[in-house]
Amino acid sequence: MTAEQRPRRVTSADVAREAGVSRTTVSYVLNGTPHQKIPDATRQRIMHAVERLGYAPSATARALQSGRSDVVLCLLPDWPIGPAMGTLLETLSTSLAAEGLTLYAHPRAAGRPVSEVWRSLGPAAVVLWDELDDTEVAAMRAAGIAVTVALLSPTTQRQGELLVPQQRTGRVQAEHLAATGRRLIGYAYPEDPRLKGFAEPRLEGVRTACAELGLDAPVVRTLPMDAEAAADAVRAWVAEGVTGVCAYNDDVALAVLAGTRLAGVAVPGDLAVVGVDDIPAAPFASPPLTTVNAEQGVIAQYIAALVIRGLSGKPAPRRPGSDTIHLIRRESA
Amino acid sequence: MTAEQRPRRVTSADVAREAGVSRTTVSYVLNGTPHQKIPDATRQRIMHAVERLGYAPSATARALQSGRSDVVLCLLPDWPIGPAMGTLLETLSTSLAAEGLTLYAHPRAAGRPVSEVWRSLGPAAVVLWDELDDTEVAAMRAAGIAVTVALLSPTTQRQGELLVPQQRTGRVQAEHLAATGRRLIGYAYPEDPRLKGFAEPRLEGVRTACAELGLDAPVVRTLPMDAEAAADAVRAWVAEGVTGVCAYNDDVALAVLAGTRLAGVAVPGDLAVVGVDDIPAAPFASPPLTTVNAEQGVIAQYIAALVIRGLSGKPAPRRPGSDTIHLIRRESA
DNA sequence: CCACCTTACTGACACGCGCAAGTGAAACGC
DNA sequence: GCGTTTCACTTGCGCGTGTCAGTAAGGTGG
Repeated sequence: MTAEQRPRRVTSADVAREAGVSRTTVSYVLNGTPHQKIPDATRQRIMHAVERLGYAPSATARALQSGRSDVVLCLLPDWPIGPAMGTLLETLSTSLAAEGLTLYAHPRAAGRPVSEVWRSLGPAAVVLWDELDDTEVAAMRAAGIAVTVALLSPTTQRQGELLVPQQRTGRVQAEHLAATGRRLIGYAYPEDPRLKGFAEPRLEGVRTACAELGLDAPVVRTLPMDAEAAADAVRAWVAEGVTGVCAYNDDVALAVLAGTRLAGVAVPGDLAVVGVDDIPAAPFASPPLTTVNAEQGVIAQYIAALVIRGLSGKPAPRRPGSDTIHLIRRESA
Repeated sequence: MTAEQRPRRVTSADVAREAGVSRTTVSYVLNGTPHQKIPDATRQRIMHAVERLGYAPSATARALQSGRSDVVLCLLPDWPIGPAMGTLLETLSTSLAAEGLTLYAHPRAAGRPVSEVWRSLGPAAVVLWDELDDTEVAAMRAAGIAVTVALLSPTTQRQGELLVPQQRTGRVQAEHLAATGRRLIGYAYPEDPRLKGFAEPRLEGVRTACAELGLDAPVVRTLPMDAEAAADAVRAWVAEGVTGVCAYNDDVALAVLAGTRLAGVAVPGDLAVVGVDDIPAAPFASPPLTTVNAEQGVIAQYIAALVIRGLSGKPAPRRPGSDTIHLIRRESA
């Protein structure tokens, strides 16, 4: 409490003093600098000192000196993150780690400007889900951030931006329903307004698929996360002649399923239901939920490639093929 | 491609030159250093220069100079992260942000030592879920990390470690089943070996609750994520006289529910089922799933308090009360 | 004996920033 | 007219690291 308020950091200078050499020599030994003849005797003396003092180099100073920071920041969206996002982050982290990059995710704090966040970290690249405005991008560039990968930007396709194939998921849902003979399909839109950015392109995919297949436009209905309300929606759909429903995701699909049970509607006989994500609960629904799944691994690796190429100044790789989206056929459709 | 390979960072020196003042004056203006009289004329000259050049201070240099980094690192566990973890991170991020701290989560990359991760960031504090060994803690201290909050460490209660009330969730599950007249209860253990650290204390809570209530020890059964296998487990439980099952979490509980459907066992009549987490799918199960929910918000705020107190050198606040765990009663138990 | 090379190091700078201490000029008190 | 205070700044140091450019000691060739 009195003597040592802060335990003072162990620096490479401490190691040098302990080993009786200069700081430079310590640096050479620890970094294995080539073309530098250091005899094993001193080498071991230094390693011992490192061990004894418990020295760990300062990431901060390293980053400052080298100018680059091997840190990739992922700004998480503010909508609830599920298992799909989890595995995506995991794969992304691993892919980047293979290249010596470290991924950090920031769960957005309520009422805090994004600029403050990336400023306090000084990353080499930023991955995010929302669209961001030009001034923000310019500010990042000025702060030394080389690459920004923005997913899900409906408007312009800027440098290094990627549209995660949301439309495709909608398309696959609709095509499956059409293939099983459904002529009029409904869309179960999520209640949470924060999900709009994701829901809109998926719905768009369903719309265009319907148009191409010569079907009527989908009947969109916002679905409250409540079984009774879902039952009302189901009844309304059936009354309108809807025979198949694409849900925004599996959670919404499960709500629809609960609604069919209350409304006494047979699935898939009277109404087929398709979800998105293949959450762990999907196979255990009654009936087991047919769903569309994007291979998070492939997407993550593509994002990683985008970041790595961007950092080395090379052009972006081409987008992954359409085989990243799979239909998982169970019994609900 | 030829002239400016790297766009060279805009520094405060550039701003100073542009505004015709010294770098220090720029620093004073930007940081609003007190007891420093700067006339509005120069102040605005500087702000204009900042604007024009698009200057953003380097987080790295700031951290190096100030010695502290206002960054809190959360090392995510390697088991699949669900919505519960998501909301916890979100609340934690917000709570820390109120104190000027920024939270970053690192999804663990396969086959990468943890030490490399916190080293590349140099955080002020680390929050993690596993237990960590003494040498690792010592290494962190040497690297200047002030606080480490480890959750879920079954053995020793080290400085600033916290046991998220896992046992309590198990206890609440068991007590509810006992209160509804179940005399012999089963425990549905998760298949994924990575979940052991979480599952064991929950099971322990069930065990002690059974013992205290004068019931037989719970019948533990590992539940594969497969409906047929789950049905086998359900049949076996029923044959043994088990009338209530505590599941590790809602996903497992939903598997049990699917098993009961296949096995023709009535829920909750023949077998009651209680989950943990209250995932979005829980209310839509058939029957709607009774589950136990930890208030992630309260836990997150406690962790945040722990970190903040730790950084300011004050002692840890006392643990949150037992009211963070709630039973959400639906129809499955 | 000196030129020359290798070995094993070290000195000093730069990275971008915050801040303690100083400095010249103007204003003020008596 | 001179000492003192206030104003509006600036000079300079240090944070911990990587690395270029030396440099003294020792060996080799002629």
